[in-house]
Amino acid sequence: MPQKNTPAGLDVSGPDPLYKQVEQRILQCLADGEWKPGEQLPTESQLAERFGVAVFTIRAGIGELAASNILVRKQGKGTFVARHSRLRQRYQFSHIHDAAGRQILPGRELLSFTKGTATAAEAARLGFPPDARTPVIRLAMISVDEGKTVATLDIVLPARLFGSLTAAAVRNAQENLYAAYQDECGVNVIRVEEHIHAALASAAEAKTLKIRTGSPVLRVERMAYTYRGLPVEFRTRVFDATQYHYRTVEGGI
Amino acid sequence: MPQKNTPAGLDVSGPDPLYKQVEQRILQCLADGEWKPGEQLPTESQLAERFGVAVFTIRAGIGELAASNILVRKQGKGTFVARHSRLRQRYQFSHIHDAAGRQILPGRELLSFTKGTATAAEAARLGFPPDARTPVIRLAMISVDEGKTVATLDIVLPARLFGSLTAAAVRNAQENLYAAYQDECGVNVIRVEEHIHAALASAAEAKTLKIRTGSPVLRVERMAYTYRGLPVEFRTRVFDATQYHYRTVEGGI
DNA sequence: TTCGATTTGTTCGTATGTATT
DNA sequence: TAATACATACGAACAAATCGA
Repeated sequence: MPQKNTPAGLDVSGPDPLYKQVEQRILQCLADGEWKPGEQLPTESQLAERFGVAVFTIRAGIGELAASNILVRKQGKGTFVARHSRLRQRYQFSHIHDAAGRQILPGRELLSFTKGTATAAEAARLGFPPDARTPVIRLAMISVDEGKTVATLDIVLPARLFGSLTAAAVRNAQENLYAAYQDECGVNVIRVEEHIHAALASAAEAKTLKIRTGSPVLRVERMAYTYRGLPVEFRTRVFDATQYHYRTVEGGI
Repeated sequence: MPQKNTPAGLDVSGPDPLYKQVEQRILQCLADGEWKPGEQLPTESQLAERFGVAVFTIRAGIGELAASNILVRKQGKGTFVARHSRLRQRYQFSHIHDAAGRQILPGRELLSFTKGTATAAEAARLGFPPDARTPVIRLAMISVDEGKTVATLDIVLPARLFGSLTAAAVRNAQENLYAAYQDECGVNVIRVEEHIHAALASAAEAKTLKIRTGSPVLRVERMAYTYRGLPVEFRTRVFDATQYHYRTVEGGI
C-alpha cells in the first residue's frame, strides 16, 4: 500500500503537506461556488471532520488563505469568504494620489453600457482565442472627485461571467465596483496586475479630462483575476499626470 | 500583583499576545544590530528559553517576520536575517518592463559620487529638520540594458548612515545596490514606497536618454525604509515612457 | 441583564518527519 | 551515522468575542 487516502481525498503520503492540501481543497470549493462571498464556512471542527485531519491542520490551511485576504476569521463568529466592501477598498486597489499626496477615492459616472465582441487584443488578455468573437460587456465611465473629472475608466468584461450585470447595478454600486461583481454575478476578484504607461493626451482624452491635447497623462491598464488565475476584467484608466500620480508600497513592517 | 513579567520582559497580562511581543522583541534586536543581515538567529528552543515562552510561541512570532521577508527559515539549518541577494532582487523592486512585457533588470553605471547637504525637500523626506544642513551622499547613475541607457538614477543617502560607502563599493555592487548597503554600511532596506509620475522629458533628460525633449517619460520617486520605519534612501528614476512601463501585482494566489 | 453555548484566538506539550552537517 | 534544527501534525486547555435564551 504505497499511499493512504482518507475518504475526503487528502493524501497523507503525498508530496504536499496536509495543510496545503486543505488550502487547495478550500480554494476549489470557493472556485466551485460552494461558499459564496460573505458566506460563513463550516466551523474548524466540522472541516476537520470532513477532511479527516486535526483542527490544527485546518487552522494552518485557513491561516494561509486568511493571510492572502481570501478568507476572514472573526473570533466568536466564524470564518467567512472575504468580500469587497461596498464602502471602502479591500485592497488599496486605488492608487491615484494628488500632488499633496492625498489618496483620491473618486466616485463614478456611467457614460455607456454596451454589449459587443472582444477585439483580438482584449480576447488575448481575457484568455479567449483571438478569433472567437467572444461576447463582452463594455462600460465607459468617468471618475469624479469633488465635481472634477479625475479619470476616464473603460472596462471590458466577458459576457459569459457577467451576463446578469445591468447598467442599473453599476450605477447603484457605491465606492467599489468589485462588490457589485460579487453581489450581481458571484465573481470574486482576488488579484490584480497593473501596467502603468505615460503618454500624451489624445484629443478625446484631453476633452474629457479638460486638459490640453499632448499634455502628459498616466494610463493604467489593469487585469483582474478570480480564483485559480481566471481573468475576469480588463480596465483602462487615464488621468492627468500634472495633477495626479500613482503610488505603491512594497515590503513589510 | 496586577501583572506578571518574566525576566525577559514579556508581559503575560499585557494587551498584546505573547507571539506579537516576541515579534517586536526580535525586530528590536534587528534594529539594534544584534543580528546582522545574513546572520543566524539562536535556535527556536534557545529563543524560547531566553524569552520564557514555549517554542510554539516563538514559531508564531518568527512566522510573521518570515512572511514579511524579514527573516528566512531554512529547514535543518536555522533561521537567518534576510539578505538582499547580490544576484537578484529579494523583492520585485524593479518594476520596469518593456513593450513586450519583459522585465528589465538593468546594470548600472556610476556617473558621480559626491557629498553635500540635503535640500529642504530631501531633508523632509529623509526625516531631518529642513534647516539642519544634513550631510548627504549623492549618487548620479544611469541604468544600462544591452548597451542602451534605460533610465537615469539619482540617489540621496544620509551621510550619517552611509559614511562608509565608497564609489568603488557602488561600482562593484552587482544587480542589487541594497546588498551593498547591507555589506558596506549595515543598512537593511525592508520597505519601499514609490510615487510614479508622468512628465515631459527635460532637455537634460532627453539628452541622456537619447529621446526628444518633451516626449513622455515616467519619473519614479522611491523612499526606502529600514526597521521601525526609518527612512534611509531617496531615489529618482526617469525613463522613456514610449519604450518602457511600470508594472505591479497585488493580491494573492 | 445575566448566563451559557458556540467559535475562533492564544498557548503549551509532545511526537514524528525531513533537511543539514 | 548521529546530532541538530526546522516542518508538520495532533491533542488539550483556557481566553475572548459573539449571540441568543
